[in-house]
Amino acid sequence: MPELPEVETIRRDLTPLAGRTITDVEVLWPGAIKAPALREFGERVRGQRITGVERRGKHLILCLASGEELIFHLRLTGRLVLTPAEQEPGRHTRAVFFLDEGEALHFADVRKFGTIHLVKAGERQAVSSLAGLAPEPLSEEFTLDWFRSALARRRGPIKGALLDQAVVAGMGNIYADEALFRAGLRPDRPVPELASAEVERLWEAIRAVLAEGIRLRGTSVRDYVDGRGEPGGFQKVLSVYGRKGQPCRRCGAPLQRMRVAGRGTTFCPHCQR
DNA sequence: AAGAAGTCCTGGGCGC
DNA sequence: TGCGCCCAGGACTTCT
Repeated sequence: MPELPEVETIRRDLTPLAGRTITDVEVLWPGAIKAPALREFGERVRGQRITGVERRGKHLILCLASGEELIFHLRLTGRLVLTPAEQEPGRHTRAVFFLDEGEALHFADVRKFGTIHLVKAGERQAVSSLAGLAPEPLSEEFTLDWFRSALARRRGPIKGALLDQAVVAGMGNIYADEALFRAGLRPDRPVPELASAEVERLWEAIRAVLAEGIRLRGTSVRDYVDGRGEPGGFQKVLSVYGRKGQPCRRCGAPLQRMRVAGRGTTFCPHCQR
């Protein structure tokens, strides 16, 4: 599923869109367009020049010449792939953005959870999943002190805190499990009982797994592909996610699976304490 | 007010 | 081969 490293990979693949014009939009499943109303959406997008491609948390943002922004959230199974304009939409394609120079951007999404918003200049916060987002975890603003203060009001399991976008922007189930393994922490440890050194290890682990995920162009467990339609490489080096019953790469013990904060969670009972 | 539970949605994997 | 059942999960809403 597209988390920060996957969306960042797509962003990098789509940077050539800067300077290009959206000549037409075809919406195949109107439910994907959350705002504004469908007709107005088409009218406001058509003819716009793209000035930049940004990412914030798990959101992919196309900045338009008017100052408006086209904001995509891929949720679980969304894809954004650049194709030749003549490419027929697939079974799960929900919207096609036709571009100049004979190309098109296909938004596909099997489970229909993905969203598209068009917002006016400076109104990013109108998208609820963008309001209250933590600082970017790979930026200098995401300091250890900031992370400590974000955890200070928490009482539940650490895994739940990691999945909260107000604590770690862009974190999802895969990288949360990987970060906890790297930090040697059981996912169900209550936040208040974490020692200072453990929080620091976790802070470091979060940044390390996200950076490694980007370096390997994301994790393709099931649906994810990059902006060119190609799978990523991080699934080859996963320590725990999706490896229930398989031997821990560090100690050889069989990995266990449990439910934490409502999410399937895989961990090593020996290496994670 | 943080956290748990229910909701959305569909394909894939399972048992029989 | 095919049917029904259950699961996966991000983020919003509802309830406690």
